[in-house]
Amino acid sequence: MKKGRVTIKDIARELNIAPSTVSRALNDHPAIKKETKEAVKALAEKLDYQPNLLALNLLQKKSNTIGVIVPEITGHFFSAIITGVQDVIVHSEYNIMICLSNESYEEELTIVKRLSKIQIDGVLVSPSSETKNFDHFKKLQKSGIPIVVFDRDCPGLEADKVLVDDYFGAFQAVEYLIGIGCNRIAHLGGPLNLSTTEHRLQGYLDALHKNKVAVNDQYVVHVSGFSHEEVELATKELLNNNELPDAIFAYSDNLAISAMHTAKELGLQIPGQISIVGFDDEPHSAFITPALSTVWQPVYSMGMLSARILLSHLKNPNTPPEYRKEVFKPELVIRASSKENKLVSED
Amino acid sequence: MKKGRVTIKDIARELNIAPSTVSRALNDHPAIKKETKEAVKALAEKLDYQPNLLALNLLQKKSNTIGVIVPEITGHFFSAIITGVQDVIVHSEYNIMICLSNESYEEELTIVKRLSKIQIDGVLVSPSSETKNFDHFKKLQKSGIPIVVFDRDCPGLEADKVLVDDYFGAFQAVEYLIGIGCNRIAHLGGPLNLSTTEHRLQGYLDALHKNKVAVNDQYVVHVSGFSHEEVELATKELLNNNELPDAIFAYSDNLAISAMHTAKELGLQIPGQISIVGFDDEPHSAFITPALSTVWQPVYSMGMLSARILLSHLKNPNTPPEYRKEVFKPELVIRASSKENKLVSED
DNA sequence: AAAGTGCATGCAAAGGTTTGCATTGCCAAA
DNA sequence: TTTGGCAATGCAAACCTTTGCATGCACTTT
Repeated sequence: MKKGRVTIKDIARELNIAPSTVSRALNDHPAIKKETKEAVKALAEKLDYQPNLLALNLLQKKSNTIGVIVPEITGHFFSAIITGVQDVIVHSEYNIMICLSNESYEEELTIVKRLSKIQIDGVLVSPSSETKNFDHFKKLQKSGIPIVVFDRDCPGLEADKVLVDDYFGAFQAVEYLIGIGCNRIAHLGGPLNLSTTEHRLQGYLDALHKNKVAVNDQYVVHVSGFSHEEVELATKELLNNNELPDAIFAYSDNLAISAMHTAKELGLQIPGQISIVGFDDEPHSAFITPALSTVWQPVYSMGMLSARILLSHLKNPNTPPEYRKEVFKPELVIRASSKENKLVSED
Repeated sequence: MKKGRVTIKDIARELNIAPSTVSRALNDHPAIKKETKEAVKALAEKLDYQPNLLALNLLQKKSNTIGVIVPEITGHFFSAIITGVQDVIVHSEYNIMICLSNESYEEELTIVKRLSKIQIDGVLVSPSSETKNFDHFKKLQKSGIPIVVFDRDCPGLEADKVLVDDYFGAFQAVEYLIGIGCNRIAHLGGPLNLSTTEHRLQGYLDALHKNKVAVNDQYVVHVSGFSHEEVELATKELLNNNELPDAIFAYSDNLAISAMHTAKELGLQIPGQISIVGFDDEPHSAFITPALSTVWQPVYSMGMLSARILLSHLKNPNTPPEYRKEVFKPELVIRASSKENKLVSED
């Protein structure tokens, strides 16, 4: 018995053969005699030999690990994406390292440095809401690490992208609100540098334009973070307009729910006086009262696809930089927080 | 310019000194002359030298990574714990690898094998609801890997534990229900092998005993998984009793919300006809209607403490096996889903 | 001048595995 | 018998860093 764990050398010594032969036998190298292979494998089994991946990593200059950078995981959205990623990666030889930026650019930088140090093999990323500059990701790419961006786009970064057609989702939602008779539709927008914020805003604006509903600047407010206080403040700003909006299209379900709460506190009837539509379709959105109308996104599938794309790059490291861009279609889900009751009070 | 990334040898060659000197200079070894250190550091900076952690891992026989095994992350509970863990670990030199068992014993085994292969340095674990046998964790410990168990206990496993006083929480909740006049209190219990299930059940039973409320076996049902269908079925079983319960104490908020939904579908008034109390205080529980009474747990702190305990073991690897057991006190949060309206209908 | 002291640095091994090339032994063809 | 070829295995380098011990040098002390 030796001290530490069993190595390939231990097996070699025991069998009076060279370590290289053991290695080849274990890996079913064709130049090794059948009996040798069997003997080696039997002894390896008996000694409970575990290959030392650390040594392999050094040799191959790769960590067999992929990093996933997300802003947070306490909401359903990113945790569901991660679950999708995990369910794909778990069937590969890769390990997965989840990193939280906490919506902070600084922390995102630190994470990227760390991942680069441990020689990460690939990265899945959804940038923080503070991130405007993507040079840290470009630097990763330059050192040969493939990157797949999901949900929140990084404009100017050439990489694989798995996105949602936020514009389409927002357009649908707002056109639906117009269709049920709303004409003072406010938008509670997300943090301004996010691509998702921008696209949802644009969808909102275009839906208004197309349907000849006047755009009122006072009906558009953006939060810069996701804390309850901030959202409450922004909502009050919307609701303190001299002309009360008759609908709020919110950037996300969480914003919508916060807004709903605030509206209730101000004594407003939902959807009687004001309709509310969110975005994300978080599971609990169906359970609040009134149940929240929202825009559903195929989160789990997005996670799986992102992971698959990254894996395919890792299998073929020499492929030219031909990036995929996959855009999922979201779907409007109508529930009780919005209601066709304005047509009457219209005229 | 060389091909790959800059190594310590490149710096040594450039400066006509030995690699070992470079290493020592970079690590501020006292035996190195000041000027040498400065020269080395300057060049390292200029060449953007990144130490190769893979080589270090091999040398030290450790991966500088700790594993976190959780059953799922789509709920708030585990994702908040993980956030706490992460916020502590991020300030250490360790990386963190999050693994999802999906409440499956099989997958948990696979994860443990994987972690062992990559020479993980320490593990934080909350076992799956299927896990009855903890030998896989014991095996890890035998190979010198410290384990900290959190939330869900592993009875028979000697390790550090960061738990919640589930018994106390359940006792408080049920005694409160009795206090507001309920005397047909049902329990919608969790999966049977979980320590949390057991302790919450015991708290429920003892609260009834202490207050001389009759225990009715038909009022206790356990789910074996957390799918909505299963919970619905279990709830219906409870509500189909010839004597309708006047309260349900549920194992978790998610179960409570599912049950609430089912009860509503059956036309029951909450809390008019039946009070409901959950466990966990998920953030959305405050937003559903009626807002859910529940038992709050200091999740984020639990995550942080678990991580700190593990780190302290990693700093002092030679400490004797003296395990800590930290038990957090949960707190009853009373909201609208339970109401003091039974005293009238009592007599 | 010889011996002693201490500082600054170099040498080489170690960690476990893979892999290109070399080597050995054996049999068949010339 | 020599040569060629093949099958099976061994050798040694490589991946990069750290670290115990040795070395070299200059200066002080006797």
